[in-house]
Amino acid sequence: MEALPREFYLRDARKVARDLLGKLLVRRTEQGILMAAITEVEAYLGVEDPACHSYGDRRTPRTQTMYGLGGRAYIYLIYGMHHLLNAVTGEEGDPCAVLIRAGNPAGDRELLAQNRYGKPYHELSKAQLGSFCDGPGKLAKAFGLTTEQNGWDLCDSPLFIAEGEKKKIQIATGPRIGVDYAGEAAAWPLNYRLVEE
DNA sequence: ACCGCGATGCCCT
DNA sequence: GGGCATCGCGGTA
Repeated sequence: MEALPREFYLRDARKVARDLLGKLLVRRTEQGILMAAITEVEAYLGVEDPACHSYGDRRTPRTQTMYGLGGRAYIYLIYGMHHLLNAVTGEEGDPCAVLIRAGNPAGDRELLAQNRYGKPYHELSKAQLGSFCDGPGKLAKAFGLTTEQNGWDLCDSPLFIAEGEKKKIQIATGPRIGVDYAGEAAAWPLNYRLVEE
C-alpha cells in the first residue's frame, strides 16, 4: 500500500476533494493498521473563503500548517473536545485544505473499535457499527488522531491516503456543514459525498 | 425520527 | 471573553 504522491495534493482543493472520495485513509501503528474508505469531504479555499480558518490571510499558530506545502495533515481541536483531520492542498503559502468528514471502516476493525468505543469489535451494538466514522470528529477519534499529529506529511509518514477500489462512483455536492457564520460562503457547493448505490 | 442542548478547551480579539 | 469545520444524550412524537 502506497501513499498518494505529492502532486496529488498540489492542486485546487476542489479537485483534490472530489478525487479523495473512495480513497483509503490509512494509519500504521505499532499495534497494526487502521483503514477507512473516504465517503465525505469538504473543500476550504483559503484567504478568500470566509469559512476557512485562513480567511483574510490570518497567519496564526493554528493556521500555520495550512500555509505549508500541500500534502500535510492539518489537525485541530474544535468545541474543546473533537479533533478534525484535513489534508492541506496547493503550493506553500496558499492555505487551502480538504476536511475529511466521513469514511467506511475497512480492513481489520479491531483498532478502530478500540479507539472509538473502547471495546472489541464483536461487542459493538448495531447502532455503533453504523456510526463508526460518519462524522469528522468520530473519524479522527477512530484513527486516534490529535493535535500531536498536526503537520504530519501524508506523503511520508505512518498517516497517509492510498488508492482505493477503482470503480465508477457518483458524487453529490452540497453546502458545507456547520459554517453558517460564513454567510453566503456556507452555501457554496464544496461538500462532496459518495452516493450510495 | 427529529430537535435541543450541554460539554469543554483553545484560539484569537 | 466570545465563539467554534461536533457529538451524544434525553426529551417529545
